[in-house]
Amino acid sequence: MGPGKANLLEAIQQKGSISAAALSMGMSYKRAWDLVTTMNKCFKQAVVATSVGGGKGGGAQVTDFGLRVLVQYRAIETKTTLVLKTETSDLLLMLATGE
Amino acid sequence: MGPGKANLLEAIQQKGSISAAALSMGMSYKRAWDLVTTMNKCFKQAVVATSVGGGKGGGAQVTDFGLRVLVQYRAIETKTTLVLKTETSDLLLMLATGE
DNA sequence: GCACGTTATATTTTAATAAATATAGCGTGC
DNA sequence: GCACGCTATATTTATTAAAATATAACGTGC
Repeated sequence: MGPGKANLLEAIQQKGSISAAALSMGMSYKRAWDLVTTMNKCFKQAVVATSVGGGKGGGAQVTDFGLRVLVQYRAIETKTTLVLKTETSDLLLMLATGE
Repeated sequence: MGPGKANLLEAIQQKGSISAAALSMGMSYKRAWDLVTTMNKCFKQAVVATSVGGGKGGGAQVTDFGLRVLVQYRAIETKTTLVLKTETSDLLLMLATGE
């Protein structure tokens, strides 16, 4: 789980399909699909539910469980980046790029 | 900068040469040397000083500056892993591996 | 001046990752 | 029943990263 997967989850939630989400992120459908299946495997429950066929060809939705995962991830992201920002200032001064 | 480079710095400090440090870490000399030059480039000052030739063929030492970088890195590492540990418990429960 | 162990660098192979392409299958609505 | 848009999967190709191999250069001590 990283920023890429989190963003993908949000895009799927917004677009209602894996392919539309992938397109909006400039990502190949296959890559998005791989990421989704990886997530569904890694977590106890599926984070994305897909349906095939039908009027609109099918689609994908973020499950309630997936939404909880996403919320948790964003919370952790916020807190850890905050800590990193405050703690790395000394080291950043030592980097050549920080001149 | 990551755990690998930090460990390498410590090994160099301990062994007095890049090759001995690499050997002790089960790493190729070239890889270790690449990591060292990368670090020396990235930081404002060199973190490792090398000498070629001489009685023992040469050697490498972690500079005072390098030591300061190492200390800072370890401090950040300790604090951030602590935060991560306390903050990820909810998400870990959602992973399939945590069953 | 030659042997030694190390740094320093280039070259080649191999492995892993990502990207691109192609195609099969599905179910609703018309 | 067939067209549509999407999921699902396989196959191939590029790109990138890592590993392995080879070799040059260096300076002290003997």
